[in-house]
Amino acid sequence: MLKPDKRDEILRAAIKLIAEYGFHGAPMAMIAVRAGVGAGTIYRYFENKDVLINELYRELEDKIRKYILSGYSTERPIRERFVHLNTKLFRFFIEFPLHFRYLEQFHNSPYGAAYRRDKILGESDEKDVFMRLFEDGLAQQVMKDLPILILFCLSFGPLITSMRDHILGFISLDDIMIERITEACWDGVKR
Amino acid sequence: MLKPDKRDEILRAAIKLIAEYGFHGAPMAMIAVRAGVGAGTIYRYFENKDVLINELYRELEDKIRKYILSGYSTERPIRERFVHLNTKLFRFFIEFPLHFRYLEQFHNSPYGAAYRRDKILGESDEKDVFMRLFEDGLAQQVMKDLPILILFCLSFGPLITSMRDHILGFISLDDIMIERITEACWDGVKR
Amino acid sequence: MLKPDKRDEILRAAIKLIAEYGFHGAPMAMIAVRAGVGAGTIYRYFENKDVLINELYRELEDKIRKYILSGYSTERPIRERFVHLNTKLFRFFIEFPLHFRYLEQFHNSPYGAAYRRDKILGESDEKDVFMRLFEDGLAQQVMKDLPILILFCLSFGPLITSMRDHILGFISLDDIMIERITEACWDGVKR
Amino acid sequence: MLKPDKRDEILRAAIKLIAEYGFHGAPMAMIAVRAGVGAGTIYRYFENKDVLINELYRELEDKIRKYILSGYSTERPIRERFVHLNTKLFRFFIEFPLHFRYLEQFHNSPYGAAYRRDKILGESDEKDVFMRLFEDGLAQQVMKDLPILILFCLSFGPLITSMRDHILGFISLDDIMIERITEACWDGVKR
DNA sequence: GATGAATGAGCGTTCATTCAT
DNA sequence: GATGAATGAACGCTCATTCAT
Repeated sequence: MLKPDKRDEILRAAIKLIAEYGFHGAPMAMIAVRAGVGAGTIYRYFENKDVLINELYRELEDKIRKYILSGYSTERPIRERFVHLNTKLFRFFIEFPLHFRYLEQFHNSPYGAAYRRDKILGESDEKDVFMRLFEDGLAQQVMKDLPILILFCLSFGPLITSMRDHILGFISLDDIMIERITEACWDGVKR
Repeated sequence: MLKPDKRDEILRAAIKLIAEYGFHGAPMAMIAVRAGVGAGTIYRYFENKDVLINELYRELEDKIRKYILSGYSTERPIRERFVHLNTKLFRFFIEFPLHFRYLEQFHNSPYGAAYRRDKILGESDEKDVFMRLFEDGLAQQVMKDLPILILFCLSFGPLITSMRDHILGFISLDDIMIERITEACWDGVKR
Repeated sequence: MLKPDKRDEILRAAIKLIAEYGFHGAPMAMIAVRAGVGAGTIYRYFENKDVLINELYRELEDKIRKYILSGYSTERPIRERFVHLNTKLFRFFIEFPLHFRYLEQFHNSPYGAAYRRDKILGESDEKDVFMRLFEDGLAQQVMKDLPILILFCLSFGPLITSMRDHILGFISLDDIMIERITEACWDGVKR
Repeated sequence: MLKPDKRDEILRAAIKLIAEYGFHGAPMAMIAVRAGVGAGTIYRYFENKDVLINELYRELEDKIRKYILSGYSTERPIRERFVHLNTKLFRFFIEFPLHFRYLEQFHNSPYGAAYRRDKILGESDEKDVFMRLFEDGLAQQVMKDLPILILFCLSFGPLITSMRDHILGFISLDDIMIERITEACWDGVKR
């Protein structure tokens, strides 16, 4: 039976190397060495490099979802939900900066474009937490009357850019700073 | 003697191909073909692919600076300057979507990190327009009392994320929408 | 204890896959799956792939020998024996086209050359049916005075080439056609 | 400009290595070494290994056609034409045993099956010399009334099998032997 | 100065074989 | 005895770079 341990080691090695050196700067052989497995072993767990990259993304997404959803309730006021999600996202990425880098790599690549296209245009079973938040915000007339995608950009665009600078070491995001950025973003979306 | 025309052709070919296919999806040979020059010729103008990529970035930055600075005056009120820069940036990227894609590729790569590090930490002769704007905004107590880098993120983070969606075709940014996004960002940074 | 059933399953799987996809188009893992055994199990019955390939050939040869020898008697006239062998061979290959394909693959490979060398030049205990037929044909002056190997080629060369075309579906060999080809070959070898 | 010399060297190396070791026993790297070129160079002349293999086959076919057609006239009697083609083929293969081995490898592989299918079923511009010979033979009632493909097998099947044995060193085909085999084949096809 | 044929290191991937279970 | 996960050498192929013309 395929060992989850090994699969995890491969995933961990891949995320680290890809986050650091980019997709084509992280050869399969290097990932294998770092994971402590043979080169061929990776292919027992992932059909090919593309599949590895995509599956890795999906695992990360799941991990994030679980993280930010803990303690989250759609019953709370919009503003509180907004702050919750924003704060949790910041915390997650600060705790796992490699994940952030990986996600950024992914989004800025053909992989990411295709994925995002599927997600936005495709038939999705469950409604996204974020979409839901903005829909509620609009319905309750708490947020500016803008397309949901735009509200999303206003809410999380600064998070993405400031995380970049944090990871590069140009700024340091502590709890206070996170709170203030989140507040500023709220000022941007609130009516 | 090296011909500027040829250099330009190479740069134009590179930007188009890299924006579309990514750094490693755009081989030198392909760039050469598209530029209408021999493969070896590129190396007379650029020491290697890395140099080409970096110089291309610098050219783009210059082009953007010139574009957004036209009609710009540091004598005008902060808010007006803010709107001017934001609007111009949107217009530039909508007019030259390839440039935006290239920039994004660049920022999310070892190239970008190294470059940004040099720029922020290094000794820069001229003060950046944006830095200047935020310094003035702080001095005049018009903007929130936040680090300049954070103000930058709040001001342009949403621009970047919404441009991504615009280029992928998920939203359509017209003048009205640009104005509304810019207003929202202003709400975010203004005191 | 090693089970003959399992050995047979492996052999059956190997012949089918190799006949269809060639030696290097039939990985051991694929053979194992088709045989319903573990990949490592094959190596308990056959030292390695080469051995498997060679033993498979020998099994096939045995099977053919048994098939064509049923009802065969060296007491009958040359011509009748010739027709018997030729016809039986045709029938065998038409019934088991995979066997024919396998044999052809084998003969046209380093395996085949080595094997044939051993057989012709080596010390063989039992005299080959075919050799015996041609020796008798020569002794009785019924066949052309040619080297035995040449008589063999004249007798069975057309069989091989026409079987190829039959299997590929270019011609259809029925009993009448088999008889006529056999007659023609006889015309070729008879004095 | 691509040098025909180099292309020829690659072809020569490929034919030798493939004839000796088979398609998968002759890696591109080995072909490159033997041809005295870099590994990547092969790909400037041939899109990939498959193309190299197919093109090599076509070159060989051309070479054979030219060789056997020299001095050939469709005006001569059937028998003479038959003897001419048969003899020339023998001579060609004896002179170029590697070519024979290569052809056999090719015919016994997916390449060969596909090719033969195209040739027989496809729309061919020029009528094949052999087809033409057998059609004339049938029309003049000189040959047995059999399908053309069968006449072909009767005429050249023995050639193929005896060439195999000649190359392996089991028999030695001199002019006399060639003549006698050809005569025997004629006995097989003639009415 | 310009070329593009030539190069070979390095990539993603396969598969015969091994060995711990 | 049987298994199949693990291995890594070896494959086909790409592409940044060089250099003879």
